[in-house]
Amino acid sequence: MRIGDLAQRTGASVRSLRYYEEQGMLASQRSASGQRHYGEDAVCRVLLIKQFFAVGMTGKVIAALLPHVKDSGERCPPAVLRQLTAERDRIDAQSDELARTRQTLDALIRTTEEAMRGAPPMNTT
Amino acid sequence: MRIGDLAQRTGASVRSLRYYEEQGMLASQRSASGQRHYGEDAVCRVLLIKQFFAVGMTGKVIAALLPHVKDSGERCPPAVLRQLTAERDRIDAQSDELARTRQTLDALIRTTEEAMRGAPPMNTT
DNA sequence: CTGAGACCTGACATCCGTGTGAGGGGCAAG
DNA sequence: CTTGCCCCTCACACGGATGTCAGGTCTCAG
Repeated sequence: MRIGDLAQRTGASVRSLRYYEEQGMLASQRSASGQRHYGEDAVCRVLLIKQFFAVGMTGKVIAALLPHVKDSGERCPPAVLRQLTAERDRIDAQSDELARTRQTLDALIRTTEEAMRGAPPMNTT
Repeated sequence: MRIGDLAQRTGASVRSLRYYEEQGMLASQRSASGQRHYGEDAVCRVLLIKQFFAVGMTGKVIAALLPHVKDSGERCPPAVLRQLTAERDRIDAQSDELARTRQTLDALIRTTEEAMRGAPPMNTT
């Protein structure tokens, strides 16, 4: 599979895929002429990378963790384990924050909607 | 209260406070000489701003929402209401993502810890 | 073989929140 | 008045992920 296909199948841009490789998160087989080729597993890998990015992990962190994700069951150096738990804790904190903020927004939305039931249309679109 | 005090009480940097003002998220009374002065309420406001930032909202969005947060119960233009709900949905999605990722990490951590119980010390610190 | 389209590298551009430094003014205590 | 500290504005820098452009090469269908 070439980079364009991988991009299409993962929803990542070609640029991003190259960036992932540059940062050591994603490997590729290079053809004689230097073109990147990927196996099926690359799809999952990229999706995982995207997932990690989506929860606010940084490229460096992901690059550090990913090798140990793939061959799971293998030994994980203590430093990596620490980072792993650090990220998990960060995620927990983030979850709490999200929950709190969700409540704030929700209250606000409810108030507004109630107010709107009283005097519906308004020209301030 | 002057900007330094506010910074200290909220944990935001002076720089950030000025930035918040510049982006229309935070107002200040200016003394004749141009120095910023804040009331007690500014503390809550800044904390709220920080909270919003912490869940990934962008400055523009926050600036758009905040005015309606303060005088809650007031009319909220439909556009703002839409943004409000959009943000809430985004937060919900983000929460799911976090939960999924948390599981991934957790599984990884558990596997590693179990592996470590088998053959403890390792020199790859 | 040829041409279209996908790919390569390298570099510069963007956005966003923040840091930082320069150069200057305000204000209160001694 | 002076000293020391806080404040002001302006402006440039950064980091991270991505976009985009330029100039060149590869691949495959026709």
